[in-house]
Amino acid sequence: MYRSHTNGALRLANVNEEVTLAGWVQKVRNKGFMVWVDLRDRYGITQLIFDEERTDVAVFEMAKTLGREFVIQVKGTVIERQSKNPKMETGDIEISASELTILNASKTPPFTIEDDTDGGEELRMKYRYLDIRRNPVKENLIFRSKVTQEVRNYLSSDGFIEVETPYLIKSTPEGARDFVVPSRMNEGQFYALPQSPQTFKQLLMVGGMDKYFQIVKCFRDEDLRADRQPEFTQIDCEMAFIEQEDILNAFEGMTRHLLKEINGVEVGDFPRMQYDDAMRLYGNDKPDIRFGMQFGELNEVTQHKDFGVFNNAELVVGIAVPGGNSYSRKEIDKIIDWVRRPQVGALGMVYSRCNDDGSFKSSVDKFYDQEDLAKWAKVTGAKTGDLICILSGDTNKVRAQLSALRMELAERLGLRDPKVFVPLWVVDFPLLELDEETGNYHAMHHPFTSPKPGQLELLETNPGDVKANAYDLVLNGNEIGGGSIRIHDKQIQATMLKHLGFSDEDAKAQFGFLMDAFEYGAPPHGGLAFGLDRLVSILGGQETIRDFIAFPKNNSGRDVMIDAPAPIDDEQLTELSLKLNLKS
RNA sequence: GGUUUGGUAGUUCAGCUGGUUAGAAUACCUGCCUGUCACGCAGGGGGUCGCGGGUUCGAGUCCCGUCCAGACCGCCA
Repeated sequence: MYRSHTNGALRLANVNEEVTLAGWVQKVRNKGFMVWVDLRDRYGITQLIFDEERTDVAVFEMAKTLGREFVIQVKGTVIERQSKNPKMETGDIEISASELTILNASKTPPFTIEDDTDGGEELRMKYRYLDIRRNPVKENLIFRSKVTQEVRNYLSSDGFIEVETPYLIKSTPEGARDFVVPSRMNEGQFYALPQSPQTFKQLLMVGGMDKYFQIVKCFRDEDLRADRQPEFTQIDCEMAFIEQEDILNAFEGMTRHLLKEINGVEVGDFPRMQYDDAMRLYGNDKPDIRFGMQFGELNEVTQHKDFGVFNNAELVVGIAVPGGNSYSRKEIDKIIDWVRRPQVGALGMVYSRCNDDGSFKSSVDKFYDQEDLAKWAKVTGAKTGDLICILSGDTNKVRAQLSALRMELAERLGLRDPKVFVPLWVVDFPLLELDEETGNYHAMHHPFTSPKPGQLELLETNPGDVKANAYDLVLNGNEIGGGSIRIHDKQIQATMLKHLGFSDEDAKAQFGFLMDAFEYGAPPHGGLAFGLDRLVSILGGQETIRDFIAFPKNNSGRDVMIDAPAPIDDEQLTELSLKLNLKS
């Protein structure tokens, strides 16, 4: 038996008990006549004491040789501390040690194992196993475990069946790049790792599972971000004999359950917003509606003056920044610099101050009088003391730019409180999206998404206007889930694939198995998938998902701890019938 | 693929318009210390300034290239 108690367990009530503890040395405080050792494990810290009077000489001397992160085992007696530490849960007691065993020595770790570590990101990733000893990372992993537990509890008790789907599947040309796995037994052929179990969960519906879920790894070979990993986890769900309304209700329930159980937050009915409205009012398909600053479109009230920039713009749109009139000229110039950064890409910004006396002062006073500016304030909802920020240009670009500015300013104004949770359904997404480079339409969600009833004909005439039975769940400006009602009719699926540019031959080769299945009694079905990593990090009130993943990859998709990816040797290549054709 | 910020002691960083022997904090080591808990005190060791080239009497500092890391854009059905 390595231990009788964990290091978070003992209290005053245990005084005089003989105990055995084991753990890591957090800190040695050697006072000469006395040595204290903070012994740490997942459960807490307990102080050990070795001293000249009570401790055996050999044990006392050994205690002086302990270093940080040594793994030790100690036998001793629980005693009441002479000077207590109210900041520690175990601060009333300590262990007067009688025996000490060094189970494993440790090199001095490259960074401090403390909540506020001195270690930088890269170092922490290289020594992730040390990083995980730190409370913040450890707590995040425990937090994640709690979330997945609640998900399983909720969905299981609602009749969902957890089914595993394969990881070695077939590459498809649509969407993200696939990670690819060569097959030794099938020369020259490759598996692909799933970007999502999409087709399998649909086949489970054809198979009569009725309600399916899976907490499952998915893989996309695309560039990464703070909230994007090449392998990530989805809560993947599908239901049969349902309509969109049923799905929204089911997963609104699950999300509400999580917010309550995990965060102690009660949320009422989730508001719903049309995709078109989200784009018009927030310039974004995942608006953060914890705060206002809605867009006001100003084309009508800015035209017919001599200001060419606005006259020639497809869209002139502004937001009212609460209290923004307090910004100095210098601060406003900084905001203008910010929107002109290449990452945002605005050419400039027009602003109007809403003075306390009700007057306005704009950067384009040459062109617009007080009456004009009053209209701007009305359209953007600006109040006295606000600052109206206006961008103009191509509709799609300007919306993206102003949306970025809205989020940035809200962040600066402290309007994005991570403790406040406001969910939102965004519904009626377009079915297709125009690829501006190729001029082709591709599925906005995926090619199995069904169009809204009666809109199939529009596919021929105005493909960009077709709306889909597709929906996203947004939490605090982040897309945490998305899904759709699927096509379950072979003919419609074939038509859809044709519109997406698949030849009959390609469609059969890529998705023949799915369309075959649709010929054997496929029920109406649909579903939704949550991004678990992102969901967990938002519920945990943090921006980056990395600290909720035990062993994450860095920006370039590398695992710096195990140093992957790595070359394989020639023997392996030969076995796989592969030859490298390196670009550099 | 692009924009941008950074790379200096084990670690986190400072190092100005180029100018003696590159600093601080912390960590580490040694000694002292009769109740520590961010212990304290005294002392000590520790540097290929990412790498390569260039400018210069002289480069951590300026220029070019390159590698690595972070953030963002493109991309992510």
